[in-house]
Amino acid sequence: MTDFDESGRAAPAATGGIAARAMAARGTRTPDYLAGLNPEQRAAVEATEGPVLVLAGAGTGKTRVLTTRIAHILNLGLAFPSQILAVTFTNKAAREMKNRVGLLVGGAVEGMPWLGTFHSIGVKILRRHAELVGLKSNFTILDTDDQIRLIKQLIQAENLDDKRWPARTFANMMDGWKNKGLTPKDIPEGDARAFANGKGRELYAAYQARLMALNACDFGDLLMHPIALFRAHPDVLAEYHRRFKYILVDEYQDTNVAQYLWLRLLAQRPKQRDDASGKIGQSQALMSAKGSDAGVSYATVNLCCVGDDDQSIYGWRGAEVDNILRFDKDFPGATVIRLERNYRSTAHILGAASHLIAHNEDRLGKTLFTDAANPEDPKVEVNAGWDSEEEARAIGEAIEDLQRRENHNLNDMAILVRASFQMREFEDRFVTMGLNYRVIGGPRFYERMEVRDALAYFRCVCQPADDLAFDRIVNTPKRGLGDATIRLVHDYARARAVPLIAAAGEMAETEELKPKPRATLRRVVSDFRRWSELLATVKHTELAEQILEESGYTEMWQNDRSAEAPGRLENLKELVRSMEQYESLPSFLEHVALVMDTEQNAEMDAVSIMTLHSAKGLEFETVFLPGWEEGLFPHQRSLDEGGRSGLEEERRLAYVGLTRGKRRVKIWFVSNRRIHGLWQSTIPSRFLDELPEAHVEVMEANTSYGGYGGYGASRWDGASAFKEAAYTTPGWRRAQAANAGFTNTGKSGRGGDGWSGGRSREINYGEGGTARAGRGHNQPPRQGFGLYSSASKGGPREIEGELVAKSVIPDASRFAEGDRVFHLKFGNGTVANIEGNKLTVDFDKAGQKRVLEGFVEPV
DNA sequence: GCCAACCCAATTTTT
DNA sequence: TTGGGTTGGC
Repeated sequence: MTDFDESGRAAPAATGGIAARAMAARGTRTPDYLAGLNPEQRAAVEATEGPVLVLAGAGTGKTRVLTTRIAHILNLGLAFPSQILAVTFTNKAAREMKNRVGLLVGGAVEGMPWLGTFHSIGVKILRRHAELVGLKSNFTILDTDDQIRLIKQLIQAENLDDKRWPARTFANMMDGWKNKGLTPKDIPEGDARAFANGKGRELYAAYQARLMALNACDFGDLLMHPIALFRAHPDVLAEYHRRFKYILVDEYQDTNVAQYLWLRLLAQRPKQRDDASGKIGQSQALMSAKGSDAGVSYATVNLCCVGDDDQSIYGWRGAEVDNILRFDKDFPGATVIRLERNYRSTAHILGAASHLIAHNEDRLGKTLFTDAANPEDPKVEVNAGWDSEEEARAIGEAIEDLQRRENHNLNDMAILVRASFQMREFEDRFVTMGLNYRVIGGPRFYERMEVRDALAYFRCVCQPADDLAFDRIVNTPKRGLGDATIRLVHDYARARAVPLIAAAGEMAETEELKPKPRATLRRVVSDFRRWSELLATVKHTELAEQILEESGYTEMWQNDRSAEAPGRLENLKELVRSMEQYESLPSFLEHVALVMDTEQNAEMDAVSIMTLHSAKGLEFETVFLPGWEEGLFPHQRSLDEGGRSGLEEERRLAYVGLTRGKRRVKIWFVSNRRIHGLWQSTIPSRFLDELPEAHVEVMEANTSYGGYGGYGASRWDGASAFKEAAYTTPGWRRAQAANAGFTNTGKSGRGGDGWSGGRSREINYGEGGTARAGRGHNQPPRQGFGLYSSASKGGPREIEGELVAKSVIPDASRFAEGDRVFHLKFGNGTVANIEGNKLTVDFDKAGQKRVLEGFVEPV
């Protein structure tokens, strides 16, 4: 492309090192790394010049193409590693890409400073030019929590009712604006009016002003500021134009408008140097811009976007499928390459998924295929159940069965749910069964209260102007500094335009406060001062411990007798431990907001339970898809709020779910589900009707569970026998009937007939049943989140590696009857009985439970 | 200033 | 049913 030569002058060949090696490799025969690619993949790798869109269906080797492409560019010596911009959405994806490129090109990845998430690259750019947007380069990055607290303050400062106008709502609105790349002056009048009696715009502006004063950014700003920077400073933009010779984008279907604008500024360059880049200003103009506007013609640098419109499932958080649908209009002359050859799933799974997704209208259209069709492959199963308890039980049994018959690893199985409340039922059931599971998702490590508190302490020490952090912990642990005192400090600080901590320091010397709070405040301030001084001399991990210790924060949790406290202390330890790899407290803090997530515990063999959203990008031998019922999936809210496009996004979610399975997919729906504590009858999801019968087997309801050995091989073999009967099986009919009227003929599966006859929609199971297990307890054991699970790390690991129900080794237990134990979910208790690795424990608060040994700790 | 009794709402989630 | 957040009493 033309302007490429104009700006890119540093020829890689000029220097030694990697590039030299790459140069040397040039001209040899087909490099190894290309050999294993299919023709389409290879085309995508080799089309290095100009705009390229790779439509990569599920399981078609998307990441491979991306990484090989980078390797190819380096290998041909087309660019230095530092001249390639490669963006992903998540840190995980960035990490994986880095690893995989590393495998291909060796140490050269280390020289790829511009491989990262949109946000981390945004930070990098911003730190270099912070002063141009009014920040200092050591700005703080606020997360959602900080953001909300800040907004709340602003709302209150405006004398608005913060209940009528919740900060969270406004944070979401603002998020939406920032996702669209809108500054306060850009937001539509209607939006501005929608909040706080028309004060939306003012609030947004006030919020931004406040962030500037705090020298802080929120996540949205990490995109917004660079966009503003590029627009206002064409020279800076030109510098990046010169730098980036190749741009690669992963998961393009998930980009929002701001990310699109950002990319476009970087990718699209004026053909003539006429400072027109400054004019690429107004987002609206840009949105509709073709290859040229306002008399300036643009050329696109070598931009390669990879994505799959059928897997766009983040519309609700601002992703614009339209970006990918419009690619060839945005970037004229784009090469579009489709990857449709699937290497993951069976023909049945692909058939089912393709047929389903074909019901969507807004799509570019691709059809996955595989060469590896095998008559032995099981069809996609549809199972009916009575209620969600039965669903959990039956899936649990199916899992055990696969394990027993096929030596199936638990690690290769996953249960993918639509909404996280569905997880609990499975957790309860699996705890009872003694089946290892791991929950993926949920609150992240750095979002945990104790971690955030600790970080707030560190922030105060490193950045004494960090008012939000100070605010957070000034009275944590409780020191007797209540609202009244804090408000005085705030007023004082505002009046003199000094940070809170400075204000507190000064006030501690005046008569404005009562003696008690004054003394406390003085103590707090001097603590921070002291810690700040130690920053230079004491090793940061030690200082961190010292801070947590001396502030009384650790003690606070030690004195807390709730079941979560030990886990929290463990998390604090882990936090300090994770600081090791950073040089100092400030450098740790710099990384923490963006990059910190903890690796899950992969050693244990366990079934994964997660939402469909978090399953994107993963694959499993066997996938269970429970809860295919109208209202839940598709979710009622998507339907209500999103209309047809909402439904289409739900359908894509179903598509994502199906395509996670490599060999087996087992779908479930039930007739009764408890929602918000009430039993409601439900009808099967419309998506079930959208599956092609040829690839689906509807299971006989009564045989897929029942507790006596389950279904035999004949069920699989005799699949054709059921073909005609599809959708007319008892389970199906029963479910339909349950919807229409009320049939009590269904086997309840739990021996109870706890609901009476005909009209009530509520079915209340009074007593009995197994679901008691988890009731009344808030935090299920979230195995796999590093830190929570570490609470059970003390015990022998191997125990968790097998299905405990089968491994009855009476003497193997670390416990004896009468031992006191602690369980993350149930708290403290006494061992009443031991059966292999399963313990029966009388919990002090939760009553008697059967639990896995691996889940409890000796006290 | 702190704690316990109410009230309300209730997908999906990354950075 | 659950959890978070607010209110009102001590």
